[in-house]
Amino acid sequence: MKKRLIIIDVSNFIFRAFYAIRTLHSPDGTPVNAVHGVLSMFMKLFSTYRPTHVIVAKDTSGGTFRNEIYEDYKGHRPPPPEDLIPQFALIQTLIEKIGLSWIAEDNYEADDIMGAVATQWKDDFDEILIASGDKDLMQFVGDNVFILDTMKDIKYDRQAVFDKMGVWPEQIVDYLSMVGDSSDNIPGMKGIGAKGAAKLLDEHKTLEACIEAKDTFKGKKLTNAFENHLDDALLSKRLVQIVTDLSLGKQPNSTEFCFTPSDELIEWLKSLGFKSAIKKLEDIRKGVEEARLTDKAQEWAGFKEQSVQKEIAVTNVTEKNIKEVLLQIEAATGMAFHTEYDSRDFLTRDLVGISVSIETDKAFYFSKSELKLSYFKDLYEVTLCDETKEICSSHVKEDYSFCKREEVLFKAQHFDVIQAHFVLDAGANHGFSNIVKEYLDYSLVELEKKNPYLNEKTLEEASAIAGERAASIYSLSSIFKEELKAKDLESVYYEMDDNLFEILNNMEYEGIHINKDFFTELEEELAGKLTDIETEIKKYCDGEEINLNSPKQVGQLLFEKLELPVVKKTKTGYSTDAEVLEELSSKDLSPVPALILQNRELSKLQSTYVKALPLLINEKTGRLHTTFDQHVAATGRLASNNPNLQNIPIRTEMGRKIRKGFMASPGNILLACDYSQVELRLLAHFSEDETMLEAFKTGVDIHSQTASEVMGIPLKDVTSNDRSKAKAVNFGLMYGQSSFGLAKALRISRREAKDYITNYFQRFSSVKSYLDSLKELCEETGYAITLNGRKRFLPDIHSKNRTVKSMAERMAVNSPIQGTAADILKIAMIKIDSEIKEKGLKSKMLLQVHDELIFEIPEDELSVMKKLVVDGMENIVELKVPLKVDMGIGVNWFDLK
DNA sequence: ACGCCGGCGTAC
DNA sequence: GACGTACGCCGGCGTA
Repeated sequence: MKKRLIIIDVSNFIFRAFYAIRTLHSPDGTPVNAVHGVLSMFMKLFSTYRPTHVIVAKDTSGGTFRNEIYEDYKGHRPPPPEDLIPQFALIQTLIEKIGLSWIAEDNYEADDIMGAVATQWKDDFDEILIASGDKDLMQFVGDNVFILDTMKDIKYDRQAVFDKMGVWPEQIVDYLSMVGDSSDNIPGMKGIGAKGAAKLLDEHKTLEACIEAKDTFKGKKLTNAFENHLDDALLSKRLVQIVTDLSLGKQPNSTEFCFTPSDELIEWLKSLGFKSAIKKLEDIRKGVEEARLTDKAQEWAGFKEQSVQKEIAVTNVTEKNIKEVLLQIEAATGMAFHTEYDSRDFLTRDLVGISVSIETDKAFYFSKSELKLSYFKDLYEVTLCDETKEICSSHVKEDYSFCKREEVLFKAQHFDVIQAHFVLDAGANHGFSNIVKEYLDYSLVELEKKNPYLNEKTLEEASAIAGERAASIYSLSSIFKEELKAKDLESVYYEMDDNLFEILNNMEYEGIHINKDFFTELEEELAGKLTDIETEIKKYCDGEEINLNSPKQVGQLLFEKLELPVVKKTKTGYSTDAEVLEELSSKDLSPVPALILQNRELSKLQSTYVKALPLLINEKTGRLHTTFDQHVAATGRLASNNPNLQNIPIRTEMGRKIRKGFMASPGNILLACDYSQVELRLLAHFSEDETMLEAFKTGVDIHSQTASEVMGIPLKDVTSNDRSKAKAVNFGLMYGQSSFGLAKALRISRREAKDYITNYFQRFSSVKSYLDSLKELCEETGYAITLNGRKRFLPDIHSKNRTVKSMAERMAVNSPIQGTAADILKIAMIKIDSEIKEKGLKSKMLLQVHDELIFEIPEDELSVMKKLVVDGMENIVELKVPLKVDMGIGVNWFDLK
């Protein structure tokens, strides 16, 4: 039997695990995310590479000889995050309970241990794999020594090292001495980068040879580097050089390893609250026992031969087994139910197949082309149509859409795993494949982005793909339900989001009537104006062509040809944004900036709205159907796309015109109701600021009131300029704006802006303390929370990086306000929808724009709907201020009065 | 040809 | 670095 040793860089594992997994706590509240991550990394490593021997290399807790050489060595590294500290000891326990050998040596780093093992034991093993992300260790790669990048599943041999780094393993030390390594604070030679070093080493082979040949070097940077930074290179070399002759105190054979999870290990993991990992371990244990029984233990290195991931058994449903399968499904109360279509058009697409899972790692696949329609009806009867059943899905809203079109009554309970994942951690990536990988450690078959449908696949492929999805949904649903309970997020999921799927589908399905001719006319009008502006601008181009949509070309015109002063820069060149153009145009140096501004406004309208919207009108309905997403905006807001109907222009006169094209269909009228100043009202409610509360109770204009208070002038003397400044302060507050930001927004000095803010907080001191308390609360709990208990985890609040932390602080301030507003409107939508149903009205909810709802109403329902909607929105939650709703009606979205 | 990213601009 | 949440257009550039 071949002997394969894996050397594990456990510190490297710990940090990666800690940052990869957001939050996880044991029942007693100890953070255990890194423990969980390290355990699954171990399991994956052992199952993929099947080692016969394993050694864990640990860093010493004290300093090392490198600090004596160079006190700044790793000097810029912050201490480990607070949540990680208790986990070091837990991971040591984990290592011991798994039965892994480990080595730590005073005064040396894990790198040295790994280097020493790889060098000294090279001949004791057929193969040595070093599992670490550290580039430094690439110097040991040789005939039977390899580096494993476990994140990317890459095994580096000599050639791979060369391809990645541009130098061979024996040149790595010299290479790093020249390039440096920012993660370890190794200086390297200033002026020499990755490419330069690789080139030099290719030519001269070693650093010493480079030094010898330095007089022949050309180029300022290079000669300067070898003139002035040689010491840095030599110091770096001493730091990078790994010690390989330290005494290891262990024999190669003592690291022998066969992974048979002990009861003790499993008990211990249970006490930490682990579940899915335990299941996997138990499977492993079973596998090992089976292997022993079949007397194949010799072939085992702890794991099965090649199966890297578990198998999901998919049964293709046929005429023959359908009766039996339906009986099984009928007997199940909870199940995963997954539909696959052949396109995204909700009205014309065909079903390709349905997969159902009623037990772990197993699924049925019902192919549309293989089975008679009546069997599908039978399937619906025992699934969607049965109110005693629970359907777990990855897209409940689409399931509603499907049922609506097929006239199937969706009466079952439902559970959406994507939405649940969103509620559990709004900021995470909610891609289904990602979630499956993270929670089930299973890699789904990826579909092409361009054509993610199964209609062109073979039956085998389709059933495998749909089957593994249903099986994954099945496993995820139980994990997420428990986690919702554990994190006290059940009511957020069940009372808000889960109730909204049907409503959102109905809104999408309904669409909104569009006056296509209006858009055609507007397009021509805009095209004319754009041509005029372009002609005018071209007068300043010396006859050269220019694409005004290219910021690069506009920059060249303004700052090179016309030699206007550069106001600010972007990563790639001159900035030409509206702020810059306004600044330039106010200086009266050239008419061009103002013309570009005009062009920008109109071309934006033309391309994003006037041209784009008519193309999205559905052929069958003649209406525009947006899609609302509930799992995109981290605060809990909805997001609209395809098209986005939440950013239709209103601010400028020309832009606002676009709204004339959105109409009520004949015999109907549009009703729009929006909350007046919800977010500021929420700020007043949360902060309990008396002045603000009073203003909202008496109904005085809040911005004028603010101006009066902050500037110390009577309300009647507040000018519109004063008011708009106060308005900017009010809004800025809720976004955590700084004096710098306010100054920029108001084009006033920073000093002035600071005074405004100081005065504001003096006058509204409870607002100040409320906003501060939000940051503190987030520091303590790790999340921001809305009135209704929606949480947004913000681990960056503990970051040592000031910029990153400040960003998290602003989110901590904004999320409860924006999120509560979003929650309130969601709840109002649910209530209003149920009242419309209850009263049997024909009015339809069409759109939601964050603080506004738009309905299409038969004229005879107008008075009842006005009352129903306004009451529904205003009396949805008891606050210390009244919620006020403004209302407008009209035949189009422009004329709402 | 296609996909990704940066710059920019629209909404609340 | 500096104002939160989104979507989407276009040009430009890298890769197929």
